[in-house]
Amino acid sequence: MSKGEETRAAILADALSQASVLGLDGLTIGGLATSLGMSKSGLYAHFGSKEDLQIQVLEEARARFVSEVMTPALRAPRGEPRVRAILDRWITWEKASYLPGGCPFVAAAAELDDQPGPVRDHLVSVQRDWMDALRTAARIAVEEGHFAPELDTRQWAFELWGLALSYHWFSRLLEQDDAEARLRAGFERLVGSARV
Amino acid sequence: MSKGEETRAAILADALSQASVLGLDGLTIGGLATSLGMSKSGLYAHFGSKEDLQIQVLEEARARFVSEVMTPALRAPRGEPRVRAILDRWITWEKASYLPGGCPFVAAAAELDDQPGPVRDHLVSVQRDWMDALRTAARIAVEEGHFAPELDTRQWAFELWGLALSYHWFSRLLEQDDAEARLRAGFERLVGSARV
DNA sequence: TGACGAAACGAACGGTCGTACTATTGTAGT
DNA sequence: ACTACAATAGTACGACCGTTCGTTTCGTCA
Repeated sequence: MSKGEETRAAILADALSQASVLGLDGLTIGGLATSLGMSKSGLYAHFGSKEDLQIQVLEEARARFVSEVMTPALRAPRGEPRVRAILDRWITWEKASYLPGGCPFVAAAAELDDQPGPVRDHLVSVQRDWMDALRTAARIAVEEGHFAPELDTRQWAFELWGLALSYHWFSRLLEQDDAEARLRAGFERLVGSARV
Repeated sequence: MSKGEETRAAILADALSQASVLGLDGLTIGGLATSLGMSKSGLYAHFGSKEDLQIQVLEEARARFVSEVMTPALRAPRGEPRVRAILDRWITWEKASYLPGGCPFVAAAAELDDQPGPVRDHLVSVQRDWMDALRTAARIAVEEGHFAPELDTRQWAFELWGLALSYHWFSRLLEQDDAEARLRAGFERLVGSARV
């Protein structure tokens, strides 16, 4: 890895952490430069614009999400075990030390949902893939006979994601310690009703 | 209502609309002044600081939420009918014309969840009340015999709010038209499992 | 050793932010 | 009609924003 690539990776790592707390819009070139101990222009040279930086941060988040959540979960057996692995991995992801503000997609989504542009477009595409992945996991569980054949897998993904969002909300905003237990309890209810 | 109060109300109305799209942090004194056709300083004189303006906007949102969602729902019969009324009213609220970006609390929550200060404190207090209200509605349904006595009302509120958040996400970010139907389907499943 | 390209720097740009002042207008109450 | 005060306008400020530019440092290879 060349010097430039190293610096670039360091910038993106720091930017991702900051974005999970401040949001993509809360990122500033100057703030990042200070936090990394380099000049604004030196940092800026790695990105053509701030918008480009924001997209790169989303891309960095997506890459990490794949390697930390999706790929490991795919090693679990098809069906319900894999569904459980996804949930476990997602909770680990949300609590990762390099994401002090929790899942950056949750923060970015609320920020960008009504603000059109390339950054939003990129986020939407990432999130569509994520919803598809959840749905596919449920469909495989149907194929394996773990979930009922008549299960509405779209609805199932909608509700699972709702539990995850509620977890984020309760733990981050209301600071309730039982949020994870609530998420897991809801998950069990969701899995239970998918089985019959 | 004096002239000043009128102007103040007009400012807050506009600020609330903007905040539902841009977030509380996206509000700018200059932007509001332009949108209202008045000077920055004339507008600014109504508020001691931007932080004060943000809190006033939250207060305006809370007042409207009470009068548009809570109070009307309280007129419905105790128990399950009232629970249904809350959901219906909340959906109306989320789609209100003066909230072009949807529920401002959802936007503000993601924005402020990791940024301490008086604005966040105010939001947290409002949201705690809201969760209490949801929980109380469920508890009354238990008292009325509509929901099972052993129902965990905190868990119930956690899951209902998750459905609402997922609705916001699917409709605003992914722009899926069936989001409301998904929310209502999830609600029916939630009510159904609360009954037994 | 010398040349070259990548990487980072420092300074400066125009613009917008929140905020602080003073001046002017408008409106009630007498 | 005059006064007193609330409401708004005007202007200026310092700070920080994203961005541009010319220059300097430094590792790599001829």
